[in-house]
Amino acid sequence: MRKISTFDASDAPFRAGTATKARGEARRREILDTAMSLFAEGGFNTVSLADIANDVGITQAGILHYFPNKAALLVAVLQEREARNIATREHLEADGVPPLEAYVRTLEENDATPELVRLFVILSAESTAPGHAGHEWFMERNDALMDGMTERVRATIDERKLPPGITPAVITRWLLALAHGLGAQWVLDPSAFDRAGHVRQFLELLEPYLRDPFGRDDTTPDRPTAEKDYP
Amino acid sequence: MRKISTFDASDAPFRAGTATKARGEARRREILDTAMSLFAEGGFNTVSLADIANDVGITQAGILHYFPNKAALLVAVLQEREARNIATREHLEADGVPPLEAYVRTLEENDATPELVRLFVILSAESTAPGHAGHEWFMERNDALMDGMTERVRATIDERKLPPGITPAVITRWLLALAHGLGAQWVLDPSAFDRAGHVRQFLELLEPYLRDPFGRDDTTPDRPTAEKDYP
DNA sequence: ATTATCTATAGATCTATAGATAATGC
DNA sequence: ATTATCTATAGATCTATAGATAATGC
Repeated sequence: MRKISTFDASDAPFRAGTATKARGEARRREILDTAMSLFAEGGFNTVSLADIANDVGITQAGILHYFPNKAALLVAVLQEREARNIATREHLEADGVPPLEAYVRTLEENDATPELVRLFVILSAESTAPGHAGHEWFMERNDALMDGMTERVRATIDERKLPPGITPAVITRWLLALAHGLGAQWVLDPSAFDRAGHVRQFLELLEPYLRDPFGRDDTTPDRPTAEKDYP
Repeated sequence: MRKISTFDASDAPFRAGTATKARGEARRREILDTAMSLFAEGGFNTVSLADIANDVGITQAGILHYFPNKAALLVAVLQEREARNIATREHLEADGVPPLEAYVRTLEENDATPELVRLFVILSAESTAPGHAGHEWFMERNDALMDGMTERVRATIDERKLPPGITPAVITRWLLALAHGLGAQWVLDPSAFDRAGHVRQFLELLEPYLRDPFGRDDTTPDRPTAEKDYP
């Protein structure tokens, strides 16, 4: 078994039918979507490959044709959804939306799909256990999130205005913790309150410390002048 | 081995040896402690009764002599730890410590036992799933926490000073979400930052809205004048 | 020829029940 | 007599592997 050459259909004379390939891709995506739904409901441990296969309409062994094992399927699901989030945020920022506003809008988008919020709330907690299939992935994600967001906060906040002891890193932790913790409450009852709204209100509390009035004047998307430029 | 006979040694002519009873109580506690440790590590689903029994030094069936089933054991563990937290907080408040300060101190106490934080972080997320053994329990706890804390926040904050849209209920959500979300990050690496400290710093941000300077003057524990008095 | 699926199955677990035995203290 | 445990087991699952068969497109 050779030649995978996953991503370039133009690369070599392929041996298999291209329609077959497309069908395979579609099925793979179908499995990802179904797995995401089920993991979001019950977490990783309580959902079996058979459950997923059943919803897709194939056999449990059929799933293992696309993913080497259950853990790999989980990571693929997480990866895929996270990639969408990152894309959304980068797209917004490319359009000139200030970083923190872009963050809140990403949250808003997620809130439109409670399933998604639930997926991350449940799995990130479950995978706290060192042996869990998603442990490494979430550790890395957390570090990356902290780094990326700290940079954004630093570009937005005027450090000199902050009370002593409060740093951009502290504010970033607050923000991430808030989004996560509100999500944890929210998934229990999405009608109870507005998650993204609560985060937005929290940002209001930070207004005295901003470099320039944030969220007031959307028509003035002048980027904050940070030392480091970011993509 | 002596007489513990928990609370009603005088109540009725008992049929069993009282020392036997005490031994049973001790074993029961031992099971609770062990279960709490293991659930804190791996959550509910990955830990088997056999795992717990093994650590205690008895058989899996032996556990089911004390608890009717695995779900009941979980709830007993949660109940027990929560009761301690509530007791701590009430004790502090009875000593005149202001409500929000008492809350932070309870967090500090929990942080001394990362296992405990982990227990609640993992299980509360895992039990988000409607069928989970701890689902009901966490739903009720969340409501009770929200109610109790909102009352405390209301007694501490001067609502008239708050920016429009921000209510005591919103602040309470922030607080609970913050504690939870920070906990979720913290259990991944307890050395990364100070959880209770971050919550305390957040409370500093609320100072402009307090009825009286909070946390400045510890020697002035005059209770805020709320309409409702609380125990 | 290559990919997509299926059937069958090994090998592990897990929970909860039933019924037996041991230990303890009236 | 009562409580604490144990052994044995039924009945469910679950993951991953092996090998067979069907479908598709060169």
